Amino acid sequence: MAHYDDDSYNAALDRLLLLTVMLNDDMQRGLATDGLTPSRTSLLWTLRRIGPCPQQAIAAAMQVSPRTVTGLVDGLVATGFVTREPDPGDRRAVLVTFTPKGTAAVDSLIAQQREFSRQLFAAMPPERFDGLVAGLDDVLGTLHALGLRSPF
Amino acid sequence: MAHYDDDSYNAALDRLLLLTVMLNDDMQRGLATDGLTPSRTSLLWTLRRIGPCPQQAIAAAMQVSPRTVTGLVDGLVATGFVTREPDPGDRRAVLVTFTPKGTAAVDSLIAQQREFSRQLFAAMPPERFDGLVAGLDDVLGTLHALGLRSPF
DNA sequence: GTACGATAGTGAGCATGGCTCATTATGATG
DNA sequence: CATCATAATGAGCCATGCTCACTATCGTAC
Repeated sequence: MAHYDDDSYNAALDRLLLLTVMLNDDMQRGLATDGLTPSRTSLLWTLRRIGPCPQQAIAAAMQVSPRTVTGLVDGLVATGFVTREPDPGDRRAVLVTFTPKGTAAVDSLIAQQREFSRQLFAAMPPERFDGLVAGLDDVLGTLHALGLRSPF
Repeated sequence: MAHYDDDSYNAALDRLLLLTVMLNDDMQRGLATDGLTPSRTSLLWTLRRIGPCPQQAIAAAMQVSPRTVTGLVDGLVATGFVTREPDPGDRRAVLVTFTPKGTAAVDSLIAQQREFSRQLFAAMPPERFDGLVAGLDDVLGTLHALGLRSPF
């Protein structure tokens, strides 16, 4: 059947990749207004998920080297989003901990994301929305089957 | 109606962002095996679109500074993907030009992308595929209406 | 035809974010 | 206690982004 050939698949992937680029660019612009970089934001996000913890744990969760986490935490400490607290159970380790500013920043990111999702989807016909979600789930499942693992 | 509220919008955006991250990571891994970085690949891709041209034109097309293009071209020249040819009409300028290796690399990227799109979509029920594409187009249109511009 | 402003590219220098390897301090265990 | 493992960081590399200053060249106006 003419409509489900390589060209249509390719066109669909092009759309997906274009969306990828545009969403990334937009997020990055938004973060910059909060004084955050993508990597530092990723660390804050991880920290929110796994709680105050030594840098090793953050490195494992983010799948980067411990040395990289040292640098990111340096930046976040300098800009006031987190602090390094002593780990009461291990004097080698530090516990990376949110400051009030850090907590507020993450809360704000969550709120912005909710608002953005509303802008993206609220005006979409329910049927189309369901079709989009079903398609995305299918693709995510296929990626999983291809061996790509979610970073979370 | 209970199913089309903020939570479902948010869940859909989460899926989209997850897909974004996974596709980016996968692409980057693939490029690394070709000896390319994302930025250098982006330059090759741009060069393919606009043809041999001075670095200024590449900078404008990629929306980065001319100085950044100097660095990217330095890398691509060192790894043999492009050459700097004299511009016959302007002795200040250079024409960034594909080597055979560069042309082959871009062709290979296109082939890989087609193959990947096949893997993603060939097994998907046509109805779901259509629903996905319709949803993606809707989102892209909404982004456009929100003022986000495609980088191309 | 020359003098001057605009343009193409790059050097210098900075920030960020990856990495490895070496080092220090501490923990844990035999 | 000695030894090995682990947490963090210093040193130093590469890539990518930026600005600012500089050179070479272009084009134009005079």
